[in-house]
Amino acid sequence: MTSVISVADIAQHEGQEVAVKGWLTHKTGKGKLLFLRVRDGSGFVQAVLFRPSVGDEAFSRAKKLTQESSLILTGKVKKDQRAPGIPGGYELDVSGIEVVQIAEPFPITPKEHGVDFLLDRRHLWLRSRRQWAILRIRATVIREMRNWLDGNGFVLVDTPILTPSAAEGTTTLFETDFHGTPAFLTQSGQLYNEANIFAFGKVYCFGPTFRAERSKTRRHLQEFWMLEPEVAFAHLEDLMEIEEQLVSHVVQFVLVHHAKELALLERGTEKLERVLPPFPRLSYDDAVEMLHAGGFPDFKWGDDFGSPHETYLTEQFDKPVFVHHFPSEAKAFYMEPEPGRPEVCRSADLLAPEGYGEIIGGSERMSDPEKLLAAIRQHNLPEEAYDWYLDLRRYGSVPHGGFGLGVERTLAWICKLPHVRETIPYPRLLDRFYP
RNA sequence: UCCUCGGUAGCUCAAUUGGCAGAGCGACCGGCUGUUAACCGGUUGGUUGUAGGUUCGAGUCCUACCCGAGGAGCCA
Repeated sequence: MTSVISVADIAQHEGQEVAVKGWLTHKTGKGKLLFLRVRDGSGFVQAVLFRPSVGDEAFSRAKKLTQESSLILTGKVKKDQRAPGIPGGYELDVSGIEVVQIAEPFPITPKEHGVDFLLDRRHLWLRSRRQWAILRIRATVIREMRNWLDGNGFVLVDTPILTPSAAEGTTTLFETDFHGTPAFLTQSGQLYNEANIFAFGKVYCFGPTFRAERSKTRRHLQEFWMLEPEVAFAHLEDLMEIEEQLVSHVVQFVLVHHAKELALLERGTEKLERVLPPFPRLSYDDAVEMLHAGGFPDFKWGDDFGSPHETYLTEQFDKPVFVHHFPSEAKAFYMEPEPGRPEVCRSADLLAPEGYGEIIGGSERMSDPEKLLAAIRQHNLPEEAYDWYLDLRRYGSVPHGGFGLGVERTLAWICKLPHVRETIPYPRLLDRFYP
């Protein structure tokens, strides 16, 4: 009996009679020759049928196959330079063909399509090679971020998705109903992470995050995935070291293990190869000076960077760059002010190069209960909702901090995609959440 | 919420000053022993986003609305 193989492992089966179970992505022929390209989930392979070899009956059955028809092919694995596919270089010399289903006409053809058309058919679009490559890299990025943290003493501590209040009062929340009480989908697990470090020292949470912003840009999703580490006894400098180690590990791992996918995406690797610690550190003050010198003379100290500013700054470096010590006014209430200079806070964003901008936002947190209470009052936040948060500063408070890494933005950069919508299987965009 | 652009065949697009609604691809039929988004010949293709208006005549001009894209603000 012939064994079923994964196309990814085809090189290990040269000369063997094997079976491949999958779907037809492409069919082309030349008289008595028929080329079938088949996807099995692990890769893409070309199968060749020669009419005199397989017989007229099997040959005409194969000729009737439509795009996305499901089938089981048996045949001998042959090495051939001309064979396209992933990994490629090997093809299946078909001896038998079992048709599982003849597919109805598939709407997504190998030709060009518009974004609207494709997003309406995201459930089918996922089958295309490009999406396959991106989402495999996504799986690796998520796994390796977690592997790195798990291997460096961090404990995964899950934080709730249904929450009673905002972490930061500013952004828009998705509201839902918790048995008669208003509840909100989480925008961050940070506040809970801050509680968890007192039990576990170094923690992280990883999960979906919801932002009901009326944002329509290439960098925004209504639902995205965020990795949020938080560390006890950590200062801003410690956080930046963790961030550059983590990001470098993930990028270098992808370069080694997903060369085929990056090539398929036509993502050049030279710039990614430079992503190694240390990353340059740029103070907000210096960043403002760079902007003034670089064509943004009107930029006012105290403003947050807009998209063109971020793009300009990242273009000045060939690696991700930290911008630290932002004005306190522009940042969230819980960030620790710089001692002796309270107008800036101990915060740092990590900006990805090539115009991708912010992929990480982080800070050292206020650890003093009096200062934190004053900040909550100054921001007109409901004191009672933060009572448990203030507790954390009453029972063994320590300097601590953490950051949030946006998975989709990181992926868009690594894959060099023009928009984050392709980095998540089912993107939730403004006014679009089908399918 | 604001600014800009767009909606024509299944898909991607064209249509000159307001004057016969077209092409490529797909699909279907036929041909070809090495195709890489094959190629060659043939067939098939339309409520021009919706509702009004101007006009002898509207895909084209006007009004309102619907849908989408890019950007701003805000953020990861």
